[in-house]
Amino acid sequence: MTSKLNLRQTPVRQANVRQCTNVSCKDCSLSPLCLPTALRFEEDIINLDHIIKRGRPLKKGEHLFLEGDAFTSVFAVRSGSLKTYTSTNEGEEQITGFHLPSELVGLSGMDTDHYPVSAQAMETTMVCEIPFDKLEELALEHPQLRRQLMCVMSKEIRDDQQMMLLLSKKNADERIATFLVNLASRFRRRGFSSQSFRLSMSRNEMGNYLGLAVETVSRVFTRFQKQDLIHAVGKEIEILDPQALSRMAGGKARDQIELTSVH
Amino acid sequence: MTSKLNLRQTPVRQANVRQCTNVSCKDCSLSPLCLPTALRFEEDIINLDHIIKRGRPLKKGEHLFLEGDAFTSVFAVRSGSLKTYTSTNEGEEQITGFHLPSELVGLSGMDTDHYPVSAQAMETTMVCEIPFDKLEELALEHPQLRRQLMCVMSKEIRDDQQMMLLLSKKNADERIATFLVNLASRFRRRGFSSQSFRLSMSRNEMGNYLGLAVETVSRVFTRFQKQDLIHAVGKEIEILDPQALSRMAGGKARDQIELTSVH
DNA sequence: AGATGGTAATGACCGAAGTCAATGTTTACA
DNA sequence: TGTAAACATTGACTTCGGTCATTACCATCT
Repeated sequence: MTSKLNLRQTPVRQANVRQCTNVSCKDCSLSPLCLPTALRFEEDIINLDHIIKRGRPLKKGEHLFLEGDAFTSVFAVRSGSLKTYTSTNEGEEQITGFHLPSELVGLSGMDTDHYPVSAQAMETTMVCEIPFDKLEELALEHPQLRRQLMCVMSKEIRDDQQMMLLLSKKNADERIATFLVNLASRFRRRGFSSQSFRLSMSRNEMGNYLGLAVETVSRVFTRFQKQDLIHAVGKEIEILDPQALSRMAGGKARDQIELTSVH
Repeated sequence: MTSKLNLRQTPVRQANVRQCTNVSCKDCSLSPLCLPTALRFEEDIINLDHIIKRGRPLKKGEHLFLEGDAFTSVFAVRSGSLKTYTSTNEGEEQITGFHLPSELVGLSGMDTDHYPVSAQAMETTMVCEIPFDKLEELALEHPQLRRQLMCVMSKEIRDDQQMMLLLSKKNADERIATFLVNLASRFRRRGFSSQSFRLSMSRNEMGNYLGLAVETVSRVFTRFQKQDLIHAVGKEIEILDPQALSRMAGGKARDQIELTSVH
């Protein structure tokens, strides 16, 4: 069917490595987007701090966990980016998500005791590891934190359902437009430019995620450039006409407003 | 892109209707599959009972809630079946799931205060309504119940991701095979035959859900019959060769075993 | 700096599934 | 119980995007 990704590096797991880089949540620039949002008092954030393990950075291609590994922790991306993927019987991989700083990874393993996907670094990446049993303990005393965990999951469900819509109703142009608009708005939330950014994934990974062949991704990119919608040099992307791109993306009006209202 | 469903009946909401049919959770045949699983003591189940509202049955085509409605409750299907769907800008609908007895609907609205999908009865359907604030109160004292809610959500995420895999990697035959195998195994869990059952959705709805045109669904059905994989008369389906169908479905080995081990 | 292997772009061709249209079959409800 | 509307099937034709093949690019790594 679609092409196989064979860039898979030797799967060395890198969880449970406590070391260096002991920035605390309190000082982390991501804390307003991340778990600490749920904790009102400095004291509670310090408690969270104590259970978080900050490992050494993952290098590009290293795995954080593999599909089937025992579920022990959830992870928050601190810097860099991850992808998660499952594989079919025949060994083809299907990327289920790309994860930027402040996003939580691994929660979907909760009810099976095993991660249902593999998580791999797409570039040098730092993560905070949060042992799940400790997180549950902390959540015992913090309804807010409990609620936030549920919220993260319910948001993931909604996003996945939008993805299902994309995969079953949108054509190649609409898929790529949607993808770029979505990335742009995630970058903006994190304080980066939404006009101009660097894609951390290859065309191949993008195609895999969007249900398209690499060649199609390439063709759409060149077409978008001819139409002056974007300007792309390798992985550097500049969005020239966000409104047009948003319109093309179709989907929910909500997302469009989100992108075009601020810049 | 794909065909539009215009069978949408006048959207009359039917939540909050307390009436008749006051079977208690304790006596409900679904309780081992449903929320009460999390509650060990009869007393606690009685508490759950008290917060549940059992409305009058929904008729085919009636809505339980609409996309954008205020999120107030989650619902458990008691009998019949529901579909949930979102719609694109252009008013096309995308079915995001079919829901059988004992399954929970509405949880993905948790973090936005609005349901992100509409839920509609596909046949005469009874549901238990569980006001979310009450459920949260009850969950305060029952870590088990909290855990189960999280589990339901994490299972939904995993299922949605399998659906993404289907939509982006599988061809028409594989999609339909996967769908039938999955339905069969859900029926078996509920004590019904997994060899022979009635589809509650139309070919159109099936196609919509699977990202296929109605015509394709029809053609695959006739092809499967010629190959003696299934026997279909209208909505009545008989699975003649579960192993072959499972093999064709590809996907996770896990699901295949589930279908073929018992019968 | 030069070689090498993964990554990207582009063209030619093909095929699975979509669209359109015509016809047959259920279902619902008056 | 009859009839209209919704649903399902089938065939003919088209199309979008996949596959294959070639060339160009660029990022490491010795």
